[in-house]
Order: sequence, then C-alpha cells, then structure tokens
Amino acid sequence: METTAAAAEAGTRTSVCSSPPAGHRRPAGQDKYTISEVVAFTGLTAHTLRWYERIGLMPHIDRSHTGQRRYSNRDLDWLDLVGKLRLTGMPVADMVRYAEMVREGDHTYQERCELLEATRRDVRARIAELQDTLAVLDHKISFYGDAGRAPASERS
Amino acid sequence: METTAAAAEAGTRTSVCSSPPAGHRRPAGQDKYTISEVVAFTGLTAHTLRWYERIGLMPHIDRSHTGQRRYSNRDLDWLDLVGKLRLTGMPVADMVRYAEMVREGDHTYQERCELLEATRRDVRARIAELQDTLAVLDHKISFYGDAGRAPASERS
DNA sequence: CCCTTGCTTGGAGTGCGCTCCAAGGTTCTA
DNA sequence: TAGAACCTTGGAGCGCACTCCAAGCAAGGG
Repeated sequence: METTAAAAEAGTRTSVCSSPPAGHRRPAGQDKYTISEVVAFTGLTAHTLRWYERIGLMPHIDRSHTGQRRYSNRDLDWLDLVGKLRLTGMPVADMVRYAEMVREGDHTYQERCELLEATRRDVRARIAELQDTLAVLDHKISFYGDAGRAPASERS
Repeated sequence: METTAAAAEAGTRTSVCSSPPAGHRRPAGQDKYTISEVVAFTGLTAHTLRWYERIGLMPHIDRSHTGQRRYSNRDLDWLDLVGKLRLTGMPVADMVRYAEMVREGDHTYQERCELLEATRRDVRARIAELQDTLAVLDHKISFYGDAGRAPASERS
C-alpha cells in the first residue's frame, strides 16, 4: 500500500543507531503516541511539534476521536530525519520543501535525491570547516599551555 | 612590549593557513586598513564590523585624525579568530566574554584557556554529530538510488 | 462535583545576529 | 573646485526558529 516514494520516507527503519537526543527509546509494538510522549522521545517541545505541523513540515497526523494528536512510528521516523537535517543547519524552509515533495509523490524522486546530495556536500564542507577550526583551537590551546608554564616566547 | 596574554591573542601569526572566507590576502608591510579593506579581507560587512565594536567584541580600533577607523594587522588577526569561533557556532555573547578577558589581562589566562577547551569539546561533539548525520544521508541517498533503478524492495 | 492534568487553537512575543537607514562629514580623481 | 565614492553615528528593523499566551475542551481521581 506504499508508493516507493513513501517507502523511501519511512525512515529506512534499520537506520544508523544513534541514541535519540533526549533519551527514551520507543516501546515496541505501539503505534499511537500522544504529543507528550513524542516530546519525551524527541526532545522537542509540544509547541515546536505543533508549529512543525502548522508550517507544513509534518505529514498529516492522526487524531483521536476528541481531536488530540496521535503520532505513529512513521511520524517519529520522520521526526528523526528532521532532527538530523536540523543538525546539518538546513533551514526549516528547505525541510518544508522536502516534505512537500514527499507529499507530491514519486515524480519528485530525483529532485529529492538531489536535495539530499546537496545537503551531503554541505555537511562535508561543514565538517572540513570545523576540523580547520579545531586545528586553530589546538594550536591556540597549546600556546596557552606553554605560555602558562614558561611565559613569553611568542610566534610559534 | 606585549604581555604574554596579549601575545596569546596576537593570533599566533603563523597559524594554520586556511584561505580567508572572501579571498583577498593582506598586502605585506602594511598596518593600517580602512573599513572597506577589512570588508574585502574578512567577508564581513562594514555594518557588522561596526556592530562588533559596539558590542565590545573588538579591542579599541585606531582612528585617523578625522575619526575614521584604521584597522591594524593585529585587529585582522583577531577578526580571523572571531571568524573561526563563529564557525563553531559559539554565541557572540561568549566571544564578547572572551574579548573582555583578553582586555582584563594576564590574570584571566586560565579562564580563557578553559573556555577554549570547552569550545574544542563542543566542536568535536559537533563533528561527531555531523558524521552521524552524514551516515544517515549516505544511507538514504543510496536507498533513493537503488529504488530509482529497481523500484520497491523496502527496509534496507 | 470539583480539581488537576493534558490537550486544543490562532496569534503575539522573544532572542539572536545581523542589516539597514538618515543625515551628515571626508577623501579621492579630474 | 566639483562630484563621486566612502566614512561616521544611534537607533530602528528584519528573518529565523522557536516560545509563549489566553481561553477553552476532555478525561480521570477523590
């Protein structure tokens, strides 16, 4: 009952296992979570979860008979991906673009892939930048360390 | 004529050579630059440079007899460091703290060193996060690739 | 029945890091 | 000496990603 596109968005469930930001693994064999459970799983606030929905970053979220949100495991998978993309510094607007493409179906396949590849390039560049910065920090810290023990003796 | 603290802030001039953000190497043997030259060197805007000064992120900047800013090589070194710290995601307020410590002199030596070490830890953590994200992206992209060639066949 | 806890909504507010504006003075080139 | 290009200031404004608020509905316990 899934399109291939939907399958691609299902979070590829066996994904790289990194522990969730604010702890709390999901209980097995459950597929309906209240917003406060999702808060516990993701570390996001309820405000933020509702806001994500308002701006179109979430798929349609199921509701209880009284209108309360009931998140599925798939929704949580999507939130995991969103969390990762957020870590890359991707603007929320771009994630919304991506979410829209997912909703539009299979014909956006290639465009989505390109977006992910562009993001990957950005992440690699960012890592390189950070490693560069790390070198500067190491340099500076060792300079402080030296000067602390034996004052002066500049320009290393 | 320099305190050790000032020396530590002098940018350890032979620092790891990464090309400046917006290109343009500094001409050798010059020590007075207008704000627009600094804009060219750093890629920051003149607005931002003045703002940095207002919030206390810069040391005292020299002025021409008519009151225009004249940046020294040391100021540019400091801006390089600020640029690196900015890349780490360090909040501007923390950089201001650091700048204040530098102005306060040698007795803030250890505290400064600790701040740099904390920053280094953050940067390492951030790199790890990004590498984790990179793994997810790789995984997802290869899934898209596979599905593109031979549709369906879920849960990799 | 009341009280607490948790959820709902649209819209307003916050903090950060710039970014720009108006009005005026300075410096350079011709 | 003109004109363009550049510099100065304090303060207001902006875009992003939340973050919070008020007012109200629903369910469960004592």
